[in-house]
Amino acid sequence: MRRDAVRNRAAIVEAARGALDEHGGTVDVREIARRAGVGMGTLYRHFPAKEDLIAEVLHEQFTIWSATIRTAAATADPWTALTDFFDQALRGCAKQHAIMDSVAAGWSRPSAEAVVLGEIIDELLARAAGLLRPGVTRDDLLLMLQSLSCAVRVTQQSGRPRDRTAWNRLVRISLDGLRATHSDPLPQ
Amino acid sequence: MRRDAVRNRAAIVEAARGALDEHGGTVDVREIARRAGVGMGTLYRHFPAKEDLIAEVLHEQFTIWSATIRTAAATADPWTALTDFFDQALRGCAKQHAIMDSVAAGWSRPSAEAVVLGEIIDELLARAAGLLRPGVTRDDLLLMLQSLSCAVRVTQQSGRPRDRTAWNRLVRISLDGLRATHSDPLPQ
Amino acid sequence: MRRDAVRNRAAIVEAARGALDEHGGTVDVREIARRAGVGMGTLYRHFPAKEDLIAEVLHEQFTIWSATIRTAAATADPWTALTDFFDQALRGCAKQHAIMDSVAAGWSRPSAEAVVLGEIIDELLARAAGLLRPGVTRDDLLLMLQSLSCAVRVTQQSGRPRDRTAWNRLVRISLDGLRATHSDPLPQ
Amino acid sequence: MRRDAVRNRAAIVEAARGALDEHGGTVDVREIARRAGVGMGTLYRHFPAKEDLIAEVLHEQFTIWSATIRTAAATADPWTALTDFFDQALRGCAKQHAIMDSVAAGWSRPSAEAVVLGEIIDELLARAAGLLRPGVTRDDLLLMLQSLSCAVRVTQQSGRPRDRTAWNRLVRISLDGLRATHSDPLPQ
DNA sequence: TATGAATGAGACTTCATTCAT
DNA sequence: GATGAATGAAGTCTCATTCAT
Repeated sequence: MRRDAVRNRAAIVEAARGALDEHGGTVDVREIARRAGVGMGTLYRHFPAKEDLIAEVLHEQFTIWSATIRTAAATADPWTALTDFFDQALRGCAKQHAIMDSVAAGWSRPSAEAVVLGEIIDELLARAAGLLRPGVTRDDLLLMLQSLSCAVRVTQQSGRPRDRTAWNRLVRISLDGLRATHSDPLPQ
Repeated sequence: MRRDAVRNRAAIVEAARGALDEHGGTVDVREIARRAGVGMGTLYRHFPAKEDLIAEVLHEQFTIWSATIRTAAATADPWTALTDFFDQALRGCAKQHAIMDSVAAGWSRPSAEAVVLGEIIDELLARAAGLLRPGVTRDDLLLMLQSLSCAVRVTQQSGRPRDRTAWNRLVRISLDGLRATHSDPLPQ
Repeated sequence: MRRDAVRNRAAIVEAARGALDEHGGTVDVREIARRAGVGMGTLYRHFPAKEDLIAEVLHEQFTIWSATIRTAAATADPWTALTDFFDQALRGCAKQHAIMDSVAAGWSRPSAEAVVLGEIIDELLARAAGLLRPGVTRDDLLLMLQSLSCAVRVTQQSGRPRDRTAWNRLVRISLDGLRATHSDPLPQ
Repeated sequence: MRRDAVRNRAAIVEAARGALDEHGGTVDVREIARRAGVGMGTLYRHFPAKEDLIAEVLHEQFTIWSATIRTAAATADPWTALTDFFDQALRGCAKQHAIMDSVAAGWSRPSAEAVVLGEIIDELLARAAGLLRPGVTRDDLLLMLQSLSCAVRVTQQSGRPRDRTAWNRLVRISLDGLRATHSDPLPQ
């Protein structure tokens, strides 16, 4: 691939990232092309459909994000690893709202993203085994993450975009609900 | 108001309810008119803009929903009242995904819906005071509800629409996180 | 015809008169029905099409108008009769812009209105014969009237609606151009 | 700008010119697109709103027209300049009825078009000063032009579109009314 | 008979995608 | 390979006219 083609592709993805975050999935592809400084033809050469471009943006974001949270999940203390994991994961969502959608989309038919997340979560579960209430599964944490990402999104809606307190409180509550203190069995 | 007008108005709202739930807010108004068995003019006579129709559907759903959860929140035992409240509220969301959006939309600037919910939650908080960890606020429960409604939505995505186990487990975990057992203060 | 039907018909015509003058020919028939205080069905019972209603309004206005100008044209002094005729005719146009349109519409295929006007003008021409330049015809005066009515309309456009000076000057100029002073033959 | 874009833009304007003249301002934009042989998107790429297209057509017509009448107004003999000016100006109106509307629209709040016309008229007035009755102003001639353009329009209505005699006679009469022969002061 | 709700063709405009330059 | 002009289906909404109540 020629060097300018590479540069164009990167510019398109970056433009799409910003545009998607500002306007959401209904953004006009022309807005993306304009931001990227390329013509429509160039955009469509790289991504045959708008959907493909969106998928690429998500994939890229997910890659960066998953690296971050994998690091956070590697903290020595198992419980801290769990809290750091949620904290970093949700900070990422705060910046790129679309990330979690790809995971959500893969709930019924597991996506590659969900698989990656699942692996990280499995690791966390294994390490924190003794600290958690019995019966907590990978899907529980995956769903909790999705759920909390919505809370992040809600609290970020224009008005007080920097307020992390609200969702931090909810994260604390939710994680406390996972502690071994709670010996009641979860619904099967 | 004439009897056929009443019937048509109801048919339009019902059609809109179904169409909005299936296709989301981008549904074509003609699809709604077709489902309702009326012409475009009839639809626009009752609702001068698409937005008004959507608002009406939400309002109607919210009214039914809030009555249900208010009843659930009136259960004798305070903790059961809390769990019933979440259970009924989320079952409603499971049927009508758009309900919670109106509450979410009112996070920064409180909507009428958010106010109604807030009152119910305040009542629950007052009654369950001794059973809850210190510092739990109305906003904590409101946000938790929003958050969990996303979990419901995710688990309902085409594939296994009837599976309530997944989100029921998450509700249990989250509510357990609210128990007085947890004496750590929440972030301010 | 029943008495209330007569009253309704009159109310419709009056409402249409006002509405047409305010909004022009593109006015919504519902606006007319609302002003008249009747339902659409009643309006359409009396006038099978919007066009018929407009025609009726014009006819009624024309009848009043033609009576006024016929009186003005009967002034003793022939030249004064001519000026009074134009003055009254154009004042009428100032109040009901649509009147002249019906005459204009009948230029190619003479309308009943044009015939009435023609008779008045013929009378004026006969009486003022010696005062006018040779060769002035009925059509000349008819067209002059139409032409000047446009001037009235233009000067009335929102801004300075009461200013009659501008078109009065033009009337004076135009009529002076008809005087016998000008012996040059007109183009045939 | 690409050559085909230029060609399309021109085709659209030309199509609009014809369509506006035939059907008036209520013409369907699709009719214009069809005539121009382009899609709706192309039309809207060049003119973001129907109104913009209409404005462009008027502007273009006015530009051609004003050049023509400016030339006519430059004839050596002052009185001939005046008659040529009216003759050319009204021939233009005969071809494009919408031209004069833009001037009319600017009567209360002077439009760019009215300013251009005013300058030409001022020049004519200055040169013909001695030949005109006292007190004739720019607005008198501007209004006369508007007025006569209506006469042109009326005589052109389907039936005998080529007959210039009728309005030529009226022009002659009106201009004769401007001659210095008439010493009566005009209404102030 | 009067009412006004219902009709539906058609108006303006947008935007994902294709293709001539 | 890049450009951005062109496409046209589809979207929301209006309004002259009809018809059930």
